[in-house]
Amino acid sequence: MTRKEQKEERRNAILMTALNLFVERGYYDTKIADIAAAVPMSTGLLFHYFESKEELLLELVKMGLQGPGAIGDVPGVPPDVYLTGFLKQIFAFAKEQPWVFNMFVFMGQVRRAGMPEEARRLAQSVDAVTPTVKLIKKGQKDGVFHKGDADTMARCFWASVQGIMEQMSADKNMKTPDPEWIVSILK
Amino acid sequence: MTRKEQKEERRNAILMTALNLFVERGYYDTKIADIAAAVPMSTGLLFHYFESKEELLLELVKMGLQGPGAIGDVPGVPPDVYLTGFLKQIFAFAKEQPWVFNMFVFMGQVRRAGMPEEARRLAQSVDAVTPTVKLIKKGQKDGVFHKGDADTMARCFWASVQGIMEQMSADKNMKTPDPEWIVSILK
DNA sequence: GATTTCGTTGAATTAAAATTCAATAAAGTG
DNA sequence: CACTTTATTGAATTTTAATTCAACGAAATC
Repeated sequence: MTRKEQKEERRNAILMTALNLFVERGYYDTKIADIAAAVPMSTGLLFHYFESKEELLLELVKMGLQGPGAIGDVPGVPPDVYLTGFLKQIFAFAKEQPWVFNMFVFMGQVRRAGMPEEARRLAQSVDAVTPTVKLIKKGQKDGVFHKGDADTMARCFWASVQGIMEQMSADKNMKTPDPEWIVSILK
Repeated sequence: MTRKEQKEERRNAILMTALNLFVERGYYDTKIADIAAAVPMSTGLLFHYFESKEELLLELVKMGLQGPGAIGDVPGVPPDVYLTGFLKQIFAFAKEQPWVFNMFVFMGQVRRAGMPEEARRLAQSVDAVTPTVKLIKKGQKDGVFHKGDADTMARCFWASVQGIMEQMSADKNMKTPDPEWIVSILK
């Protein structure tokens, strides 16, 4: 069984390496040879672990799909406090668990452009907007959030978060912003 | 002279077509053949107008460099009002002058990853952060903006704007957000 | 109207990168 | 220890898309 575990670990090493490179340089600028060299292993060997570059990408997207994507209403916690806490945690991951942070950034990138169509479709199958809309409406009823179309506000909020995380990811010496600033988009 | 003007116009048509496609699908997913077909013209002819795909990209970046990138302190106008106005204008462009809007989104994309190195360097040579930092400091002194590291706030603000514009660009049925929401990141 | 120059096309070429493959080493199994 | 299976490499092949090119029609020039 050590053999199988070994293989799993190697697969994982490849995935993590690829995730890093994809986030750093983008999918197309990352060559299979680059990933292999970074793992490190020979280019050919990588195909022993993954069918193709696209399968590798899809595998990453599937991992991302399972992540902590669950935004939800937690009874008793005010919506603004909840969202602030959520962001605080993600930002903390930037240092402690870079892969979680990278995955978050990565998923956002995949949803937009510049990746094979199938990956995009898959990534778009998670929906953070609907639950956020509910949360925003609740916040509006409670008076903690301002008036406005909750759907637009939700998209705007996440787009903003995505933009900021991409910035943090690209610009390593940017300090972590205060989650309150971002949540105040809704206040 | 009509000959030369004709050529200029054709060149411009190619640039605008490419800009659209680059923003929509990304640089690498946009094939020279796609651009040519969309103009429309034959693939070969495109090389009569541009040396290479990269030259075409660089040309677009150069255009973007000249755009309305000038963020500045306008005496008498409070910083928050100024930034709100700026955003209002950009959002208005989304409908009236889609190319201005696309260009804005495009420049942001180029600055990050997934494009040839030289394009990135060129795009990064514009600096919206420094003038914004000044504006933010002024706003802090006047008490219209909250406390905090002005540099981080500026990066955060623009990253947020970039994220929202990319979202609007990808998701055509998203309504235009209220510029006030975004500026409130700083309040 | 002859001649040169420019615009145009689509097929041929080239270049880059993904993918396959034959060969070998290492590890597991009896 | 023989034997089978898996890991590994680097070179050969294939694929894809950029780029070049030879040929031709149209516009400008003389």
